[in-house]
Amino acid sequence: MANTAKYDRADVINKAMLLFWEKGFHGTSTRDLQQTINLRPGSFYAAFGSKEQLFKEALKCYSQKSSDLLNLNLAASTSVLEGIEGFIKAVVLGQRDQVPSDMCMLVKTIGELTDEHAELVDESKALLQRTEYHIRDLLLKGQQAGEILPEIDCTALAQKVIVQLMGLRTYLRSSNDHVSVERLIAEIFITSKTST
Amino acid sequence: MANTAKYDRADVINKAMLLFWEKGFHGTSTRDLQQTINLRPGSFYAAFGSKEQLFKEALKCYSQKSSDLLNLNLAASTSVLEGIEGFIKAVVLGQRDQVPSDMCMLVKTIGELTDEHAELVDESKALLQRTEYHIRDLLLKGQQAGEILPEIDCTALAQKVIVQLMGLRTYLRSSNDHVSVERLIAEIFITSKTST
DNA sequence: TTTGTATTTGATCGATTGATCAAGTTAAAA
DNA sequence: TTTTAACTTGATCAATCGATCAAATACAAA
Repeated sequence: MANTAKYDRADVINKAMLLFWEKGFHGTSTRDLQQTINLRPGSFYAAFGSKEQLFKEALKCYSQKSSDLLNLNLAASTSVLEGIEGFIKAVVLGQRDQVPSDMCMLVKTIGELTDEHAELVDESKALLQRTEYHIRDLLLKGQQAGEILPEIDCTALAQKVIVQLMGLRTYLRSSNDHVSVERLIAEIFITSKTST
Repeated sequence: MANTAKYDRADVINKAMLLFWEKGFHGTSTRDLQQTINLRPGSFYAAFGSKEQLFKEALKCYSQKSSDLLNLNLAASTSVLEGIEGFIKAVVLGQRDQVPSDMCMLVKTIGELTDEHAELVDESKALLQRTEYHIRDLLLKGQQAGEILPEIDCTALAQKVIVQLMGLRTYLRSSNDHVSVERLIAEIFITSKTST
């Protein structure tokens, strides 16, 4: 052993994530990053190897935060469906000034990057799929609890939820029409809910 | 008068549009562009002024092509609803190898760029809104023709169509699941159609 | 054919990019 | 306290960025 790093790795990755989320991969320079996370080039490259590797860590960090938010909403709700709908509202409508972009960072990434950065695109796709499976499993649990009509295909419903999340966040960024988006969120589960 | 330009401006913009659509604004260098459209820097900047101005022309070109495709589908259909659904299928599922990206260029642009290029973001938003209004007017026409239930709010339905287009194209890029996407397209108008 | 001007060309500008590295600094282990 | 290896720092690298410009070229008008 010898000297020990002065920075908090998790904190640094979180700050980098916020900057990447706002400005995208190409729109963020390594100097931007180094200034934001307060690391000189030597420390930066010793810690992360390359801009691309740090971006990959940022993607994982983003997805983890999203998963945390889902779990938070589930814990605060009495039913699975209410929890998922709370999560959707929080992600699409909430925290407008605490977050650097309306749009999903994973969506922004698969939109921005090409095969030239296949590893980052594939990682984003994988994290999106994991979210879809997570929601599908929750919907199945809700269906077993009698919240969702038994004839509903929860795999298909989970896909619909992901499509809505992608579409609504993008639409809000484009139109800034919160009222309409709120109405469209309320419609998502309307035909799947059991009458209570 | 003197010398006359050797290139076809519309053709050049179209080629630039395809490259921008594939690689994004920051991912496309002026050298990429100049090689693709076969123009040396002098001609390039004389014709378009800047990378940003050419991108703006590319956005308009993209939107025009999209509008043309909608009109094509309307002309080939016996009803408005069938025309719009054909357009959605063509945009989301069709022409996979004739087009540089699954995703909408306007969506990619508002996702990639920030206030630093506000003019391009605003242009993309405006073109998206124009498309939404175009579809709303078509839906109203269809409603008057008895294709759509009279209690349906066509403004809201047009919003839903745009959200679905954004979401489904992004979802297809992420999952490559054509079968599920086709099913989700079929569901869009299911509760609005009159029974025929 | 000559003239005048718009266009084309390739070299080049200064700035910025992602990344490297040697020298200096720090703190745990001996 | 000394040693030693990890970390920090700032200068700097080659490559590429968007953009400019003077010289060469080409064509319509006279």
